[in-house]
Amino acid sequence: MPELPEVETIVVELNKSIIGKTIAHIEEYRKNTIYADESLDLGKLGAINEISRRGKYIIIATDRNCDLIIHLRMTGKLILADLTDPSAKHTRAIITFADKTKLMFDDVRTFGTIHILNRDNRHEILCRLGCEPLSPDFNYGTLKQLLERRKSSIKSFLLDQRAVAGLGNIYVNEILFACGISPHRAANTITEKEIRLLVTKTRQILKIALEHNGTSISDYRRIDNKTGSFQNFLKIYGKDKCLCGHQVKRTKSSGRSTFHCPKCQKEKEV
DNA sequence: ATTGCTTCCTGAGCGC
DNA sequence: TGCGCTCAGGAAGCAA
Repeated sequence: MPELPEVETIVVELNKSIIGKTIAHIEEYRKNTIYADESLDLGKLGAINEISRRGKYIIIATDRNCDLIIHLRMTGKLILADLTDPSAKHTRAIITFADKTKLMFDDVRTFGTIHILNRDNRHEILCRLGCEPLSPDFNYGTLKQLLERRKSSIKSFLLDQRAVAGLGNIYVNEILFACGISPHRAANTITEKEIRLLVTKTRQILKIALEHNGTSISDYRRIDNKTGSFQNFLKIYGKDKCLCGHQVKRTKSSGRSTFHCPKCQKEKEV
C-alpha cells in the first residue's frame, strides 16, 4: 500500500533514472487506467524534465507542458525494464521511451490511474489535497485549526487527504501509537500537547520510513522491483502485542483495520 | 456542512 | 484438489 514514504521513494528513484527520456508512446492494456486529455497526442508528450510528489500522487512533467499524474492506490507498481517481463500478469499500461526502455505500470487490483493532461489542468487532480506532512505548513497552528471543528475520529481525520495529504492506514496506526493517542478519540479532543506530539512523531516516522525505502507489506515495490524495509520497524500495525507486552486490540473503522494498545494509547484527553 | 457507508477489484488464506 | 467465503484497502460518490 503505497503511502507518502513509498511514493517518495519511487519519485526519488525515477528522478535518477528517467529524467531526459523522451516518451515515444504509451499503451493501455486495461480500460480505465489512462485518462488523457483528448487534445493530446500521446506520441508527442515530449521529454521528461521533472518528477515530483504531491500527497500520494506521482507527477511526471515534460518539456512540452504536459503532466502524467499517477496514483498507485493499493497495488500499483512502476517498474523500469528494458524488456517486457512475461511474468507480469497485471500490466495495465506501458510507457515506452525513445531509447526503447520501458516504464511498466502493474496493478493487480486495478484501482490505480494515470492522468495525462496539460500542465494548466494539473490543479483538477491536485486541488483537493491538504497540507504536506513534511512541509512547514504542517505545524501546530494549522493542525489545531483543522482539528477544532472535526467531530470524527482522529484516525479518520489523519486519513482524510483533504486535511493531510499522503498518510494511509499503516502510518496513521503507527503515528497514533507513537503519540499514545487512541485512534477512536474525537479529533476535537486532542490536546495542545498531543497536537505538538502529532507534528513531531508524524515527521519522524515518515522520515525514518523514507530512509528504509518505505514499507513492503505485500504489493509495494521500488522501481527495480525491490522491497522497502520499514515493515521490520512497525510497532503496532499487524501486531498481536505492543512493545510493553500488552495485548493489541484490533478493530475496524470505516472498513479499515485499526490496531491500538488500550493501555499505551489514551482513550480520553487528560 | 460534515460524516460515514458502499463501491470498485483480485489474490491469498482458510475451513471443509 | 477445489470450492466458497473473508479479508486487504484509497478515495469517489452518495445518502443521511
